[in-house]
Amino acid sequence: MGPKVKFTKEQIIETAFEIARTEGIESISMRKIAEKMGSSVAPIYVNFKNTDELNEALMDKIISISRNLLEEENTGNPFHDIGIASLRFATEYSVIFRDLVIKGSKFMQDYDKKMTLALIEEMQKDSKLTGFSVDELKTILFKMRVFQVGLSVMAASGLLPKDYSIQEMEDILSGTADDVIMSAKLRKEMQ
Amino acid sequence: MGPKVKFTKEQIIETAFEIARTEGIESISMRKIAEKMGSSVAPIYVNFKNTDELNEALMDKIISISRNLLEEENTGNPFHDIGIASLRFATEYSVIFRDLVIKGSKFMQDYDKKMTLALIEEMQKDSKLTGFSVDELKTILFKMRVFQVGLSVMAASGLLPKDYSIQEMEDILSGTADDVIMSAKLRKEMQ
DNA sequence: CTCCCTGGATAACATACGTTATATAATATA
DNA sequence: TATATTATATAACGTATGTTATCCAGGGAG
Repeated sequence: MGPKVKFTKEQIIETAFEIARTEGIESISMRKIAEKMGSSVAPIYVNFKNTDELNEALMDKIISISRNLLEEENTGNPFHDIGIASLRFATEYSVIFRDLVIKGSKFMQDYDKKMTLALIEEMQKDSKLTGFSVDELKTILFKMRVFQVGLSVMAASGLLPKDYSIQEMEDILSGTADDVIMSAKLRKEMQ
Repeated sequence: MGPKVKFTKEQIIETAFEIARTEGIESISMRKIAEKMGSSVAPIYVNFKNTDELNEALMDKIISISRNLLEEENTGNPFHDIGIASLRFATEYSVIFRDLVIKGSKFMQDYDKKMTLALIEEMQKDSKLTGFSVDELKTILFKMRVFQVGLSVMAASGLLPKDYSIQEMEDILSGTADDVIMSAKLRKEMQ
C-alpha cells in the first residue's frame, strides 16, 4: 500500500459544498477546493475523474440534504411538509437554491414530478378536501405549488420584508391554501 | 475625421443582449461579442470603458424592454397588466429572467418596491376591493406578488405543463386573485 | 531491510478571459 | 495633395481555469 490518506472523498465534497453554499455553484474550482483543504489539486483528481464527476457527487449531496429536510418535517400532512421543507431549503441554502433555479435544473423538475402524484393521493385522504374531483384537486395543488415556488424564490432572493420568519412564511402559505380551497368549495356550491 | 463607423454602440449592446438571451448574462464576453459582430474587441473598448460599463448599458436595455412590455398591456388594471407583462418577460426572455432572479438582482427589488405603492393606490379605486383596509389590501397584493413570481419562475424554468399558454397563465393568475379576494371578504364577514 | 505501490505536491500545458499598447488604414480638412 | 484624426485589427500581458505528466515520500509486503 501507500501513504496514509489525508484527504477523503467526503472531505472534498464537503468543501465543494461549502463553496457552493457561500459563493455559488459556479464559483467552485479545483484549485479553490484544494486551497480550502490545504492541499494541491492532486487528491481531487485521485477521487474524481473530472469536474463533471465531482459536480454529480455534489448534486447527490444537495439532493440528500433536501431529502433530510423533508424527513425532519413530520406533521403527516405531506402537502404542508413539502412546502415547509422547500422554504427551509430556500432560506438556509439560498445561494444554492437560486443556482438550481437558474439551471433549469433537472433537480427541480424531477423533484416536482415525483411529488405531484404522491400528493394527489394524500389529498384524497384529507378531510378538508373531500368532494373534489381529481381535476379539481390538481388545480388546487398546482396553485399551491406556484405559490410555494414564488415564496421560496422570494425568500432566497431577498424579496421578502426584512426578518420575515419561516413561521410567517408557513402562515401565509397555509393561509393561501385555505383561500384556494375555500374558493373552490364556494364555486362548487354555486353550480 | 476618421474612417466610417462600422460597429455602433447600439449594435454592440444588441449583440450582447442576444448572447444574454440565448446563453445567459454570465457567458457574455468581449471576445464573444466581437466574434458575433465580425470584428475585433477594439470597437467595444472605444464605446465602453470596460465590462462594467457595458453591463450597465445592457441592464438599461433590459429595463427598457420590460417597460415596453408593460406599456403594451393596457387594460387599465395595473394589477393585471403588471402580472401579464412579467409573465411575458419570463417566457420570452426566460434565460435572462432566471439570471436576474439569481442575482438577488437590484432589478427585481427596485421593480418590486416601485410598483407596490402605485398598486396599493390603484387597488383602492377598484370596485371589487372596496371595504378593505390598507393592511388587508397589502396582504392581498403580497399574496398575488408571490403567486405571480412563482408562475413567472416556473414558466422560465420549464416547470409548467407543456404548451401552457400565456392565456392559461393569465387565467390561473386572475383566478387565484379571485380566490384570495373572495376569501378575504368571507373572513371579513364572519368577524 | 528493501522494494514497490500509491497519495500527494509541483509545475506545466492548453484554454479563456479582461485589458491595453501598438500598428494600420480610411477619411475629412487644410 | 498632404496631414491629422480615428475606427479597427493584431497581438501581447496578466490572470484564472481544467487537466495531466512528473516527481517525491511514506508504509505495507516480501
